[in-house]
Parts: sequence; structure tokens; C-alpha cells
Amino acid sequence: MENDATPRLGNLSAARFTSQLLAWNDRLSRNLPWRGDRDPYRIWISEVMLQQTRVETVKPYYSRWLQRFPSISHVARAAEDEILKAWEGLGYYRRARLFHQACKQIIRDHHGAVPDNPEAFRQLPGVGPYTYAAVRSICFHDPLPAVDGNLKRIMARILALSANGSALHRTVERTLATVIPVHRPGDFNQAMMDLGATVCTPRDPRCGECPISDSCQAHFSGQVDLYPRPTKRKPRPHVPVAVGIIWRDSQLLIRRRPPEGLLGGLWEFPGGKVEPGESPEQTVVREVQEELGLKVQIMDRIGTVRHAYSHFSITLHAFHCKYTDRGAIPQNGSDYRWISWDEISHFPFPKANHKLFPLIEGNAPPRDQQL
DNA sequence: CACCCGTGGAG
DNA sequence: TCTCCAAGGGT
Repeated sequence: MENDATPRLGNLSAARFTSQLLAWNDRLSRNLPWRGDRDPYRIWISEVMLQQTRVETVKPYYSRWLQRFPSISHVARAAEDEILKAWEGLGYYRRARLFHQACKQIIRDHHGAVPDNPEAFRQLPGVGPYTYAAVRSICFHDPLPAVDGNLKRIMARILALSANGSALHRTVERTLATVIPVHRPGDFNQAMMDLGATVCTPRDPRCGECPISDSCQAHFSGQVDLYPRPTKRKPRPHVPVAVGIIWRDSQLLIRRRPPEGLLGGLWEFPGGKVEPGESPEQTVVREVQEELGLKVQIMDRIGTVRHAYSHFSITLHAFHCKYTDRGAIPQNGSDYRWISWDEISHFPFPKANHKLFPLIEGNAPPRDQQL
């Protein structure tokens, strides 16, 4: 019972730990666009954008998003293309799609406001353990540790925890649940994230600037760089890909990717993987025939770009194409569109395709593209 | 639980 | 050029 009243972190009392951390936070916390805000919608979207994404990357997206979608109902009313266009370049596009779905559910089931019922909020699509704890602690003062990579790294070092992965996550969650100050849980979480981002960094941590280094077991033993223990990483295969810019008069053909999976819902130029023994030109002709039922001929070679995704990388070859068959032309719809080059900025495209844009502009299609 | 899911910056 | 990895969630 007495231990519950004065929980400890190794040889460090929880009260001392939190007071030192919050004092440091009050002096040196970063001035971020969402800092000091307690509005659930704005904190929520900031947390979703920040998932696996750096603060400096998020800042301009966050600002533009709130201008374009000032409230949940603005999100719920928007078409998915508008949502994805606002998210274009941020990556992990399913985050945007799930947030869109969640906002529509809120309009339908929760009178248009982020539900203050914790379970109702937790059940919304895209709201996982971290986002739940972050929003609840910052906006509703629930004493929940928002366990992200920063908190895991900091606690692994303070307590010299050799576990990693889900075991480390559970230990950190359980430990901090008894430590987080009930009067400032949101500040505690944000202070931990600031500390992890600016002082207790993955590489070359600035232990000399750390408010709690005097009680850090990893620092005491001079082995800060051993924590947290790295997890196994899979090698990232490389895949050659070829696409065609298919022209019809002054318009070109784009298609929408399926809603699930890689780059779900974004638009792209038709094409596919280069099979073994196949030239990129052959790939374009084959893929366009297989997927669109369209016979095309390769015209000019546009260029080649490289791009790395989260778990594989590609070399992307692009070619201007023309018909060799007037039949079976794809019609404008939800999956295919004929657009002028000037319209292309209205559609959300993956980064790999954006790398082709200047090459296409600087290499205009031949005038005699038609049969 | 292992795997999938983007992008950009740092070193 | 290459590796690591950042305020995770869904399946």
C-alpha cells in the first residue's frame, strides 16, 4: 500500500521524476501549433498526422488541413479525393481514410462532436491505444500514458530495460500508468515526447541537457546507446516498375488505386511490375492490355526515377504511349479519368509519380499521337 | 504476433 | 549511396 502511494522508477521516486520533467517542460517545451490547445478535433488530427511522421513534416499539413477543414463536419462532408489531396505527400494514406470515416461516424452517431465517452472514442476507426491515450490525457485530463516510441526509448534507458517490441511496450505502459501525474497528464505526455525528440534522441542523446539523467540507469552505466535494444529488420527488396502516359488528343489517362493496400485511393499512371526477362516497354504494353483491355504502342521514353517505400523500393520507368486500337476505351468514372495536364494537380498522386511530373512536362508528347 | 503501410531528414 | 527511423493502427 505504501508503495502504491509513492511509486518508484528504479531508484528514482515517481514524484521527483515527474516534477523534474514538468519543470523542464515549463522552461523548454517546444512551441508547436497544437501545443496549449485542448480542442479534441484539432488534437486528434494532429496526433493522427504525427503517427510515424516528424513534427517538421506535419506542421505545414496541419496548418493547411485546419484551414480547409475547420471542423469535423467539414471533414465528413468532403469527398475522399479532397481528403487524400490534403494528405498527399504525408504517407500512410490509410490514416486519412480512417479519419474521414471516423468523422462521418461522428456526424451520424455522436451529434457532430468528438464523443466524450472514452469507449465510444476508442472504437472509432484509426483510434488505437496511443491516439486514445494522447487525446484523452490532453483534452480530458485522463491519467493515461501515451506510449509512443519516445516514451519507450526514454523508459528503456531510465530503467535499463532489455526488452523490446511488445514486451517493452507493456512494461512502459504498466510502469507509467502508476506514475503519470493526475493533475497534468497531458503535459506529462507532451513533455516526454519533447524530451525524446530533443534530448533523449535515438542517436547521440544529449544526456548533459537531460533533467533526469542523474537517475537514468543507462546513463549511469555509460551504456545509453544500448537502449532500447534494436528489433530485427527485414531486407527491403527492389522491384522494377513501368508505366505509360497514354494520350488521347490533349488528354492523358489516369486510374485510381484500390481502396485497400499500398497507396489506397490515390491516382496513378497505368502500368505494373516488370517481369523477369521483360523490357519495361513490354511491361507497359502487357499491363495496359491486361488491366484496361487497351492496345497501346510505346512512343517516347520519358525517363526513370527511383523511390523507396516502407518495405520495398522501385525503379520506375515511364513512356509516352498511343493507341493501336480504337475499341474499348476506358470511360471517365470512379476508377479511370481522362484529364488534361493542367488538371493533374487536382488529383492525389503518390510521390513516385510526382517525381515523373517534371520529366513529362519537359518531354511533351508527339503531336501525331493519334492513329 | 508478424506483417503491411510512405515519406523525408539525419548521419 | 545507404541505413535508420519518426507522436502507430489494422489485420
